[in-house]
Parts: sequence; C-alpha cells; structure tokens
Amino acid sequence: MTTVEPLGAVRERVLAALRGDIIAGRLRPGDRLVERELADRFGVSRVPVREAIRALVGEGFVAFETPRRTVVRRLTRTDVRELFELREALEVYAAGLAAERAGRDELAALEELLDRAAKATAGGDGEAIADANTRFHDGILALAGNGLLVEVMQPVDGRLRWLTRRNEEWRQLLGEHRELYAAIASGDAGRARAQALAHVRANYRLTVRQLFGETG
Amino acid sequence: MTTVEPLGAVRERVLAALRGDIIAGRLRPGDRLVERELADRFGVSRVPVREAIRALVGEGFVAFETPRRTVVRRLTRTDVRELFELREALEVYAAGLAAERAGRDELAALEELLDRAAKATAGGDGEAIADANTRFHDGILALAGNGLLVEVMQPVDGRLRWLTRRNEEWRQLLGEHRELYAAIASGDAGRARAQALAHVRANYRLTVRQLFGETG
DNA sequence: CCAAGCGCGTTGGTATACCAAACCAGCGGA
DNA sequence: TCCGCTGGTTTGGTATACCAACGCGCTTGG
Repeated sequence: MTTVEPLGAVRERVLAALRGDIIAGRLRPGDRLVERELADRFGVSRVPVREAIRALVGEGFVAFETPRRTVVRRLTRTDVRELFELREALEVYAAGLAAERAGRDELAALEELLDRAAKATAGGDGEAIADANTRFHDGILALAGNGLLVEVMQPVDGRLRWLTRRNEEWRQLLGEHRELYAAIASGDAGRARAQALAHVRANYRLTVRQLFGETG
Repeated sequence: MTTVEPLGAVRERVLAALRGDIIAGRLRPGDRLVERELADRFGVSRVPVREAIRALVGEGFVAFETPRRTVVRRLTRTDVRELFELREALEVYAAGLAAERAGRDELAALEELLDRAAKATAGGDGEAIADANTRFHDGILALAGNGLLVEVMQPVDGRLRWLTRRNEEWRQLLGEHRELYAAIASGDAGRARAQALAHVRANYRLTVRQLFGETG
C-alpha cells in the first residue's frame, strides 16, 4: 500500500468493491471468484480476499458451488420463494414491533426517510431510488429495537438488494411504503403487520413476474 | 499433521472444539480468544483459527469487543429478549409452514426425534437431553422446507443452545414439544403457530427466571 | 508520592510460500 | 473413434513471517 490504512481496511475495501460489482451486475451470477485473481486485481494478498469472500457468502451474494469453485450466487425460483417467506416472517414482525415502540422522534426520522424516497422516485435515478427505499426498510428495522433482528436480516437484505434493483415499479412501491409508514405511525401493531404483509406479498408477485415472467 | 486431513478439516476441527468449549462452559463469557494462543494449543497455524473465530462470531458465540480484543460473548437481558423475539418471529412461522407442508414420512421422522427426546429425558443425562431437544427443533425447521430459514436461524440457535443447557425443566419442555408436534401433525397451520408461540413464550419466562432470577 | 513519557510486549492484519486435491488437456491403446 | 490414463495446471487450505497499533508497566522528573 502506498498509504497507511487503518485496521482491517484492506478487507473492507475488497469487500465493498466486490459487493458493489455484484449488485451493479459487473459480476454476474455464475461468475467465478478466484482468490489469486482478485488478490492480483486489487493489489493485495489472498488473505483479505478470502475473508471478504466469506463475508459475501454470509450476506448471500456468493456461494461455494464445489470445494474449489466459488461463484456469484444464482437466485432460483426456490431462493426467491424462500427469501420472501423470510421477509414475511421478519419484516411483518419488525413492523409490529416498530408500531409498538416508535416514539415521536423515531417516527419523524422514518418520515424523513420516506420523504427522501419520494424525492428520489420523482428524480427518476434508479440507483438513488433503490438506495432510498433500502434505507426506509432499514429504518423500520431500526425502529423495531432489536439488534439481533438487524443482524439476522443481513442475508435477507443482501439478496433483496439484488432484486430491488430490477424492480421498476417505483411509484407503486412508494405508495405501499407510504401506507406502511402510516400504519406504523398509528401505533396499531396489528395494522402495521397487515400492511407489511400486504407489501411483502405484492412485492413477491411483482418480483416473480419480472424475473421469471410468470404470474406466480 | 500426522495424518492427511480432508479439505478444510483443520478449520472445522478448531471450530467444533471452540464451540464445544463455549457451550460446555469451559470457555466462559468474557474469556479472551487469542489467535496465537489457540493456534499453539491446537497445533495449527493462525489462519484456520481466524476463520473459526469469524464463524463463531457469525453464530453469536463470540464478539469483537475492541479492535484487538476478541471474547466469548456475554448474554445480557437485552440479548435474551432479542433472541426470544426472533424465535417468536421465526419458529412460529416455521411451525406454520411445517404444518402445511409436512407429509406422512416427514411427520414420522419428526415423531422419531420426539421419541428420542422422550427417552433422553427419561434417561436424565442433561447433555443427551439438550441434544435431543435441539434436534427436534432442527427437525421442525427442516420440515418448513426453507433453506434460507435454516441459515438465518443459525445465530439464533447458537445463542439458544447456550441457554437450553441451563434449562432443567426437562419434563415441561418435553410436554410442550409433544403438544407442538401434535399441532404440526394435525396440519392446522394456525394451531401449530399458536402452539409454537406459547412454547417460545413459556421458554422465555423460564429462561429469564433462571438467568436473572426475575419473573420478567 | 504521583503523573507524564517512553519502550517493549502483545495482538490482529497482511503478505508470502508451500501443499495436496481436483480439473483438464493431450496421448496412446482398444 | 472413443475411452481411459497421465502429467501438468489450477486453486483453495494451511503454514510462516513481517508489520503496525495499542496497551501496560517501568522509569524519571516534579
């Protein structure tokens, strides 16, 4: 390295680069990740590359296909179904907790995130929209006040970010987010859960249609 | 090495050993994990030890306290609350799926696991009982037919195994498991969910009492 | 006696080197 | 022509070595 880097910086840099490549589609499902090759490309040793790859496996972006074959994960129909089942379980639960626990300040923060998503949607920049919507979801998770939930959602969120990027029905998504926000703000956990469930299921149908051209 | 070991065997061996030490209490919450020290103890290099430690972090057994301080995790009241909230979300959902999806063969396999838990409970060996009950829970997860759910449950299961070991109310636990099995076998998802919810909540109260001596 | 400064030991991060198993292409025999 | 063998190449796993930052205790000056 030409400049001194803080502790663990190399791994983080490689991790962020690879994750970005995967999400942006520069690395496509099925593409191999070869430790030496990546180490050379980034000008680092294999060790931080190894650790970055392990982290990506944890996030659901990468899979060990065979003992010596590490690839960008392919999302099958089954994977998508499992993903949305998990979202049903976790996001619905999180929405309920959020409705019960959110105070005035937390709700204001969440509304702020919703506004940003609205502005981004008006702006039309897909990148920014996807980002803002991801933040809104993260905001709800934060409101649920459960750190373990956030940790456990990581493999779900990783896979989801892939799909969100292909989703183009931004206006519908924004509308659903508005309703979800209103439900949480009402403090009615049951209403929040119902709204979250509807949101996840609608998103599931949309995703299946876009990915596989079916009516799922 | 005196004998040739298959691919990745060293890491797995270290991982299993450390996990076992933590679960069995030979390594206690707050104890430090020092890479070099462990590498020497196991007669291996630091690399597989590093990876084993990362895996344990993922499973919830270990935490990076400060940049150079890796310790066995301490479970606080908050951690336990978050853990059982997650169990509410995930195990209840899994029980519902299991009830919907389980066929004759799968149910027979689950019943077999229940029988083993019953035998173990009669036997009185705490180790064996905890093991059998863990397997029963895993069996329900398997029946849910969602691989991602299994993956996501790992950090939850890890923490839970710690607590299960301290639980001494084996007979009550077995009774709840019997009821849960019956609910799943009935094919009624709602009933299975209700039973799972009751089970998790009862277990929560019991755990809090045992850990912190409160009625929480 | 106490506080600030300094130096060495500790420790995780990174780099480099070696190993063995799996893969693959090329060759030879049936 | 096709199948199986074989040797080199690829590739992840493991070992060893070096580095820098942090911490702790000792020393020294007030």
